[in-house]
Amino acid sequence: MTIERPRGTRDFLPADSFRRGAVRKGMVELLERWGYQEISTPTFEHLELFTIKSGPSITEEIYTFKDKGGRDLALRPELTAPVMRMYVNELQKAPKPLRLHYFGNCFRYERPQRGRFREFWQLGAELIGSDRPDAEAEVIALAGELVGSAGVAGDLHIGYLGLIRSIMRMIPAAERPAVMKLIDKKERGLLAEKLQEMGRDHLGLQELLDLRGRRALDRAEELAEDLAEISEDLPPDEAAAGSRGPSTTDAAKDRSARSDRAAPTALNLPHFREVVDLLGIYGVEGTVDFQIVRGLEYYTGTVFEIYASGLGAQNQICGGGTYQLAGLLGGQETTSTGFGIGFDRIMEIVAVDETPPPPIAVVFVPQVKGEAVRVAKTLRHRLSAPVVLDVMGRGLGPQLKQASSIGAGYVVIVGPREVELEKFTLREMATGSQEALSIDEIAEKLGG
RNA sequence: GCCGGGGUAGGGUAGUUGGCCAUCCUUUGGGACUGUGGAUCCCAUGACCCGGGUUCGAAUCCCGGCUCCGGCCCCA
Repeated sequence: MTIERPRGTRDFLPADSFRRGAVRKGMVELLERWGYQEISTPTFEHLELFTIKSGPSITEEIYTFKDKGGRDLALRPELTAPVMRMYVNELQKAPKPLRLHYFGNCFRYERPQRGRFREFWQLGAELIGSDRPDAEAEVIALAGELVGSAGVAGDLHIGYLGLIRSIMRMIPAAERPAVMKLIDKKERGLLAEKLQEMGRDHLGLQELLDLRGRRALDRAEELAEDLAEISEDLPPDEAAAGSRGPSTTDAAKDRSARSDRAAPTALNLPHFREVVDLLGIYGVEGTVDFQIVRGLEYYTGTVFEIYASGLGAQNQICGGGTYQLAGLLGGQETTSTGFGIGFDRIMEIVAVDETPPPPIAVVFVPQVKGEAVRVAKTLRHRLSAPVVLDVMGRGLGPQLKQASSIGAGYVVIVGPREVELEKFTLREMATGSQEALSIDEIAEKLGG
């Protein structure tokens, strides 16, 4: 009996790790070039951090435990909350704006399926301290470039919650979670029925959801004006003050509970229009899409998602938006824009042709082992390629065989003759050609 | 939590009307070959997901569990 990996976790073999490292490195370089600085937070946090952000029912989907001191802790299920916790704890007085990026493993207790694991990696960035369109456009453009830099064709959708929330104020509070869910699920038929049932099918909601692209903004502005007129004869607090009614799921309960402390969402379409205009200047292609809802209430307006094909049911590779979370976590409120990228999903569709550099093997005749160790030491110091030495007690022939099977490009042969002459034999494995060179000449020839 | 399809050496597989030491390829270690690799040959290591049941006898049939793959729910 062997011990298996826990469900939903993965092992990464050398080739996997190399690919992941190469892709991550490319993304980090880009983030740094945009002025974002890397941070790290703990793998586990107080459970409360996540229940404050996402509601108590989140506990069912995360790994929680009590430590020996009786503290309720949780393996982080995402990184935005920890990053904002760090901000509140130690960076509130840092000069704004703050540009941060991060990469880390996260844990969720869910049924594994394609693109979904119990341990997964998230790469993301947060721009903290600005509520201006400039900040939002920068972050969205950055997300788009990151995905593109990995060679992934992403489909960027940008949404704005302001208008939809204004419409929601015209809908009885008890019905809002259900309506939002239908929007999110893109259940247009059911949504139409629901709105008719409530006598709210004149609000323009359905038309709004179908709007796409350039003209969407003009039409959205008209809808907003119509809405202002309608709202005069439909008291918005009609139902908001009333009882909430039975919610069907815990998630819905959380959602309606959280709406009490919803971030104020002013209906500010010119703001959103500027974000879209700036993105055009950044050269990032995206689709205006008012269907993007991203359930949580701490989002203040602009939200976005990036999808990719070839991933099966879990096709979202990036999600983000502008939010206010510092206040919830006990700090002074500030506005941030950020996103998270599902690194594992990127890895499933990315094409990486980079491979590790071929190693150089120092092969030797046993009686001059000491000299071989010295040669290897010198070469490791001078070259960036891996340099390996036999540790199996093999003879010269088997060592060459081994060098061949690990894909060595060159072999440096060290024997009594070479030691005598202070010239070692450099053998190119592909051709079998050999030449006698000093250690300096070898280092130089191999790119030292 | 739900639905469907799978689990035989490290990887890929044969074998299911129950029946002799579970097949082959590859990988790994050793040898032929203690100063020159890739070929070839020989030897060795290594598996029926776990637990019950039926049976004289189970990789094979039955039940339960675990797990992988795809989907649903959920998706911060």
